[in-house]
Amino acid sequence: MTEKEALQIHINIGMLVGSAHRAMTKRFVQNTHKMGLDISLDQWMVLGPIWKFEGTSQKDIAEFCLKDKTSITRIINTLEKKNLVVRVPDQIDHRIKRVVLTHHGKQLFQDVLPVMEKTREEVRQGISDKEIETLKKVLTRITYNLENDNS
Amino acid sequence: MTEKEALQIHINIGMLVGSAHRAMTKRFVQNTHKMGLDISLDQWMVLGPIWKFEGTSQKDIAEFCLKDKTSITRIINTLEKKNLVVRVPDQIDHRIKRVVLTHHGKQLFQDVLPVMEKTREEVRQGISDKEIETLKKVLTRITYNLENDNS
DNA sequence: ATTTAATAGTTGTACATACAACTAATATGT
DNA sequence: ACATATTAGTTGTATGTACAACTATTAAAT
Repeated sequence: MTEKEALQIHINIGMLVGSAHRAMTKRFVQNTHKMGLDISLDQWMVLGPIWKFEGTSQKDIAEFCLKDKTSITRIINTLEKKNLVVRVPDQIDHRIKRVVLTHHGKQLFQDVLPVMEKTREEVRQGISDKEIETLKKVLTRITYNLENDNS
Repeated sequence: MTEKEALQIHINIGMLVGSAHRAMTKRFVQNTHKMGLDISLDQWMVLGPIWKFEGTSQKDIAEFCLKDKTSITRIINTLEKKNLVVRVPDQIDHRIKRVVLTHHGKQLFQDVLPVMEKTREEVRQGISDKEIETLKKVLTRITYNLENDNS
């Protein structure tokens, strides 16, 4: 069976979403490696809100990324090991840890931006803006359908 | 488009695909558990071609599922531990292992089918057939764009 | 004010994925 | 025929995810 035939048999949405997800993740990492950078798509996704909202809590990062809090804990462990971020305990609420970018983290963020742009273009080849809009709308709806208990 | 807008869009597609994938995986497992069944979405995806093409090789399963061969090795390890499948070395080509369902595996497959259908309905709530078609088309295209070397 | 709830984050376990390196078996080139 | 390449599958390592159980801290209830 050729790869293309396998693709066509993929009428199942779960499989299609999974395959697209794996493919995007893989390509992003490949592209960063080509540029001599070392960061995964998930690490990049977590870096986003840390960049955008200086000193966010891990809880807010989890909500922004739509990821589990345990995933966030482990990704931030990795980012800390790489000296890209640091955890700063909140002075008022001692449960909260505020995550901030290091200088190295800020530098990497800037370096990855063009790689992200390149990957985005590769992903979108042959797909219209209208189709992308529908894709985003439908994926949002699917997540919404399942996040809450709408059984 | 500014760099910031581009960033948003890319993060959004990556995040949305990832979130939808996680949500679907999660709900499928929850639904199987509710029925007293024990199988993950990935295990189910691998079971598909084993059911459909009696005695497929692991390589063909990998192509059908668009998964890495190492993933297939490990998922089949799990399925074998659960006594759902067995590996049978090919009599002619000793490199190939043919994977076949056990009686227990066939039984589970039948039991999971309605759970699959229920999950599919939950996923598709409030989404039109036309939107589903676009979703499938776009996801297939994204995977196609990235599986091959269209850089 | 003291008990009880909820919240933020971590850890253990099981599973899934990618990559690289590896074994064993078959195919190919000359 | 023999050396080399290719193929099928496995293993080691690192990362990411879900769930449950856990600690520590703050909020709420009465």
